[in-house]
Amino acid sequence: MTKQRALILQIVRSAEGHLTAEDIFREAKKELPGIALATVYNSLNYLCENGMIEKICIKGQTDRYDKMFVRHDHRLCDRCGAISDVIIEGLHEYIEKQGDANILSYDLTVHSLCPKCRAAAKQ
Amino acid sequence: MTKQRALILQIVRSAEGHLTAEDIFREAKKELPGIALATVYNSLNYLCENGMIEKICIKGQTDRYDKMFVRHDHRLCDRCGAISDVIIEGLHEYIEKQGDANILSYDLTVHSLCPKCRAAAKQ
DNA sequence: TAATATATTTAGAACGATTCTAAAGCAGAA
DNA sequence: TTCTGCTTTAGAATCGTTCTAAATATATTA
Repeated sequence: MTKQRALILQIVRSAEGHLTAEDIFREAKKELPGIALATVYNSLNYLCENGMIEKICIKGQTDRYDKMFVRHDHRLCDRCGAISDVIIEGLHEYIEKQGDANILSYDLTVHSLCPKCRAAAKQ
Repeated sequence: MTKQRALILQIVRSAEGHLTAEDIFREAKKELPGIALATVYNSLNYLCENGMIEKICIKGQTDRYDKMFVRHDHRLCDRCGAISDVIIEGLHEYIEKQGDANILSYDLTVHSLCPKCRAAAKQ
């Protein structure tokens, strides 16, 4: 765990939302001005492989990174693009029962409207 | 619906598996040797927007395209990378009930081992 | 401590997938 | 026909990400 990796982990963990590699790079340079973008990618891959953070991949969007405290999925607002976390209880078992008994894991993105956009759409 | 678009739709519809743009380009050139890769991408986008085919996006992989007969999700073999279709009855309602009452749609990729790899893993 | 081996970082080039651009072509409407 | 507006083509450009090679840092052994 080098100081670059520690910094990047801390940035992801303390972030409000879900950051892109570029966001993290920009943030990291404030602390370590000489850090290279490649190091950000290397570190993010390292942290993912070691289960310390999670990569979020959404159709047509740049990948983002998320702290990994509890297993959860993501909700994408189809209107404004906001990404939020969503927990769906018992989904693993449900998929196992209804779709594939041998499931190892799953990636889910739920599309909906965030409260703000839902309100706006009602006007 | 130009002859290029019709050809590309037919290629996607008659394909065994799930093709990448490059696969489709290669196939299309057999019929229309002068077709451009950009046309393949344009046509695929057009066909997607009009609900005639579907784009499959899986973490870290090139996008693929799928005929759209019934609503279904995809299963990725974590060992050999094979992609197959999976139907999970009542999933929309399940997510609505357990996770988000305002769901519009969802993208799901189930990770598992295909029968071949499951057999091989048992050895 | 010095010498060696291993891993990480840096900087920038390279890459792959996809989109953009500008020119040319085509189809339908006036 | 001529005009208008899509579509196609070819190739350049773009974006996000990975690779490369050299430099640096860290750990290991003598």
